[in-house]
Amino acid sequence: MAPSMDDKVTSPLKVTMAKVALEAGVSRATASRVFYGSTPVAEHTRRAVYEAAERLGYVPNTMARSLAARSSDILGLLLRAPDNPAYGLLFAELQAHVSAAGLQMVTVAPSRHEGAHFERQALNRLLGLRVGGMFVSTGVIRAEMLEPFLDLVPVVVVGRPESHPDIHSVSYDEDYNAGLLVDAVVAAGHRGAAVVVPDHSVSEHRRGVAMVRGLTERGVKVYEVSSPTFGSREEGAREIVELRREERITAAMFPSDWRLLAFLPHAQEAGLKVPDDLSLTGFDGILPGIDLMGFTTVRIPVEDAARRAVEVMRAQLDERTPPRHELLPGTLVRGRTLAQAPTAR
Amino acid sequence: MAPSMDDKVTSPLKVTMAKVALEAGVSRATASRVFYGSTPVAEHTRRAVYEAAERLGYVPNTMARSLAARSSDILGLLLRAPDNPAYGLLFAELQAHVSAAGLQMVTVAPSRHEGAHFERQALNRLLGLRVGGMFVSTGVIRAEMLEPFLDLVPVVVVGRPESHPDIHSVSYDEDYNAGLLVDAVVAAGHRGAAVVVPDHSVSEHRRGVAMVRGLTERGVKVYEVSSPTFGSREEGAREIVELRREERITAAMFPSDWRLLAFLPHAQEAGLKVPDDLSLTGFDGILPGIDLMGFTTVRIPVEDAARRAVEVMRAQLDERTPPRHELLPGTLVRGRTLAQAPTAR
DNA sequence: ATGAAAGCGCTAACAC
DNA sequence: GTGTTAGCGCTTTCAT
Repeated sequence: MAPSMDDKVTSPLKVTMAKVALEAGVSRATASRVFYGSTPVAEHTRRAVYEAAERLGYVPNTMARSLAARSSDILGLLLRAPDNPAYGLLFAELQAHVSAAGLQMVTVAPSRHEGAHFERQALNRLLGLRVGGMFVSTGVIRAEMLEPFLDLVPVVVVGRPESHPDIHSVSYDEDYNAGLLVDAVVAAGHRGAAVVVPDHSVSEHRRGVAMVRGLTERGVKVYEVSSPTFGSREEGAREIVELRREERITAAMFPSDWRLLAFLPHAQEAGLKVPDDLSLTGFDGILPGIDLMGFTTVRIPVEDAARRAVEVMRAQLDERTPPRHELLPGTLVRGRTLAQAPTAR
Repeated sequence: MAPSMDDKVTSPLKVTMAKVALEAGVSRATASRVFYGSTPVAEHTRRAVYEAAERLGYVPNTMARSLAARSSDILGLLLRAPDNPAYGLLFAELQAHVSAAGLQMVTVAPSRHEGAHFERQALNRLLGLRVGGMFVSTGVIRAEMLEPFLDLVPVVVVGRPESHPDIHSVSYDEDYNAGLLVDAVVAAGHRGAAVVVPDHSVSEHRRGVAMVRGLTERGVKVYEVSSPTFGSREEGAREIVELRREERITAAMFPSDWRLLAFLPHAQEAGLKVPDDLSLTGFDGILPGIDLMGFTTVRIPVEDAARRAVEVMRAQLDERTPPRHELLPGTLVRGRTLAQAPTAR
C-alpha cells in the first residue's frame, strides 16, 4: 500500500466516512454504498474504499447510520436476571443466532433492585436506541407496557408464556415437561410422592402444580410441600424427610434442580440414601455440572427457544405476521436419582 | 390536563423533540435544555415541557442525542461468556452499579463460536455505538486491539488481570485466593495432596499453579494432575482415586467448584467418603446452590470487582487518571468437604 | 431565559 | 456506476 496522503495520527473513532471517501477518491455516497448499499459498485472502486477504510481504521458510526436510515439492524434483548444460569444461557444462545443471522444485538438488564421501575428504565434504554426489534425475557414487564410500541418494533417474548394477542412468544412447555417426569416416576412404581410447590416463582409454581396434577391423575398419593420463603435453607426438607420416615413416600419431586441440590445435604444428614431410600427428581437441567451429578430431571429447551425466537424475529422483520405462541418440549434426563420404588422391587 | 391539540394517535417512538416543543409552545432548543441542558430554564417552562413529553409518550432518541452531542453517556460491556455463572453475576452486578450511578449500559457478547474474529466483531458493535466507556471482560481480546481507542474511550478490564500500562483493570487475586485454600489444607494436617492444573483455562491454570507452589513451599507432597481436555468427564478423576488408594494423598484441590462437582460422582463410585477418606477443595464459590453443597472453596469477589470497576470508570469519565491494576482478595468458605487429615487425627 | 441556525455522520432519492 | 443534496433528531454556540 502506498502511504496515505492523510496519515496524520487521528483516532480511528474520529475517522468519518467522508474521510474514507476522500482517501479513496470517491464521493461519500459511493463509500456508503460500498458498505451497506443495495446499488452495485464497480469492483475496483469497492476495493479502493475498503482499503482506505482499513488503512484509516474506520469504524462506522452506528448512530448516524440508523438515524439517517430511519431504521436499525440492532436488536435489543431485555434480560431479567443475567446471574441466573438459565437466562445466561438464553442470552448466549440468542446472541449466537442473532450474529449468525448477520444482525446485531445489545442487551440491557434492569438494575436488579427489583421493581417495575427499573424494568421500565431498561426498556426505555432499548427504545431510546430505536432498536429494530426486541426480545423480552423478563417476568415483570407487563404486556401493556409494550403495547404502545408494537406497531413499530416487533417484540418476541421468550422463556415466558405470553398470551397477548399481538405479541409473539416462544417458551417452555412446563406442563408437558412436568408430565415427562411424572411418567418416569410412575413407571418406576412409586405410589407415594412429595412435590415441592413454591409460591413465589411463577414457573416453578406452575411446574409444581402440573406435577401434582399429573401424579394424582395416575393414582399416586401426593404430599404437597409448599415452600413459602423463596430460597430459604430448610425449606420443606424436614417435611420430606419426615414423610419418608413415615413411609408415606418413596420419591420427592422438585420444581428446579437447584432445590433438589439444596435437599441433598438434608438427605445425607438424615441418613437417607439416594435413590435407594428415596428417589428424587429435579427440573431445568441447566445448572453447570448438573449432568455430572446424575440428576434425574427435565432439560428445558433453551437452545431451541433461542433458535426459534430468532427465526420468529427475522420473519417479523420482513413482514408482520399474525402472532403465535409457541411452547417447546424439553427432554427427560434419566439420571441416577430416580430408581424403582422399594416396594415394587 | 387539558386535552392536547395534537392528539392524533402517533406511535410514541415517532414523537420527536420538535413535537414536544411544539406541544409545549417552546422552541426545540428549550425543550432540549429541559431534558439534559446545562443552562437554566424557567420553572413553568420546564414543567410545560415535561407535561407535553409525558402526554405524547416521548422517548428521547439516544442516537440523535449522542450524535449531536458528540458524546455518549452509554457504557458498553464486552462480556465473554454469559452462560458462565461467574460472568453472569458480574454482568448483573455491573449493571446494578452503573444504573445506580445514573449511567446506561449495553452489553454485547461474542457469538460464542469462539475465535478472536467474533470478539473483534462484538468490540466493533460497541465502538460503532460510540460508547462513552467500555468494560472488557473477556479473555481473547488482546490489549493491543484496544490500544487505538484508548485515547477516546476509557477502558476498564474486569475479571482478568491486565498489565497494559494504559489500561485500568480490576480483577481477582488468584494467588492470594489459592493461598487461602493452601493454608486451610495445611492447617488440616494434610501431607500429600493432588492438585488439578488445567491447561486451557487461563485463570484455572493460574490457580492450579499457585496451589501447587503454595503446598510445595509448605512441605506438602504434591501430585499435579494435568487436565488436557477441558471439560471432559473422566478428567483426572481416576488418577486422583488411584492416588488415594495408594495412600499418597488425603486431599485433592480443584481450580473450580465445577471440577470438584464433577469429581464427586467418581468419588462415590470408588466408595470414597468425603471428607473422611478424602478432603476436597474447590474454587469460585459462584455456582448457584454451591453453598448448599457445603464445598470448601474460595468465594471470588465478583461484587467487589463490579463495584470497583464502576468506580474506576466514573473517575475516568471525569478525567483520565494514571491506570491502576487492582487485585481483589476472595474469602475462604469453610465447607464440609475439608476435614483433618486421617493420619493427623 | 429563550430562539435561530449550524451541524453531528450517515443514507436515500434523484440526477447524470 | 457515481455524484449531489436533503434531511434523520438532536445539541450547542451565538444572538437577543
